[in-house]
Amino acid sequence: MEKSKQKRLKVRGWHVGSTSSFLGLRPEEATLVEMKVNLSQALRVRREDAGISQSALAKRLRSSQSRVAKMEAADRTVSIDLLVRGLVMLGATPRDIARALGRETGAAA
Amino acid sequence: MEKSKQKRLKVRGWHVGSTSSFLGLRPEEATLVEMKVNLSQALRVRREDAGISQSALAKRLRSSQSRVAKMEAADRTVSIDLLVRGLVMLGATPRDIARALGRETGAAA
DNA sequence: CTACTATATGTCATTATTGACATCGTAGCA
DNA sequence: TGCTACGATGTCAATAATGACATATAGTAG
Repeated sequence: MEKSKQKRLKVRGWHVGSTSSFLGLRPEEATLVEMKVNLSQALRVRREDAGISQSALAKRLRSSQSRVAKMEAADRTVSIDLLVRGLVMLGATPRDIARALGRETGAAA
Repeated sequence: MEKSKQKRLKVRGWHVGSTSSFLGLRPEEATLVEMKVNLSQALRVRREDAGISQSALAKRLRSSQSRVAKMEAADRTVSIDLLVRGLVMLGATPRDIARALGRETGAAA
């Protein structure tokens, strides 16, 4: 457990407990989920740093508040594309996104 | 054989000449295209380094040769998700993908 | 309490992505 | 020459992602 930057994730629809180690979750899939979670966290941090609501970001993205909420929850129905688009709309550069992507996810080293 | 690293890109469907600077291509969209192109290049390099054909990769991805060709051509109908999945299937780690994503495209400064 | 704001979650019609297929060009080889 | 493998590109039915909507919960004022 940790709390430095919090890791309380639910990852809706994918049912990940401690990242991977779940029946039917191939290592490749675990990697993909991990990246999505990293991006979704980066999105939330950026949005909050920007001081805007989910609704406000949704407007910029021509999307809806509910979808932004799902994005930040790393819902299985949101694509990496959408997360990246959201980050870019919040001013993230490819470099910023790369940094978020590669972030280590606490789990086993 | 091949000629190692090249940049002869067409970017089907998006009609990018020198990355951005094209009417109707917003800076955010240019950023997205740039990232897709970077990923598609990384995919081709990885596949060739692995010494397998597009068909062989397609099989691993449960996709088709034609789609892999489009992936490597950064076709507008291929998602970042698909490119990332392809890279992961070729053994790329989130870190590898992050490196490819942030790569500078050299173009105009 | 009510009212308002922000966020979460389920559903669904519309839209975008995908795999599969056909076809074409090229290169190597016998 | 034909034959084979590899790759590129167009099309399209099937599938997946998306935006919009309804609704729910929690916090904060008044």
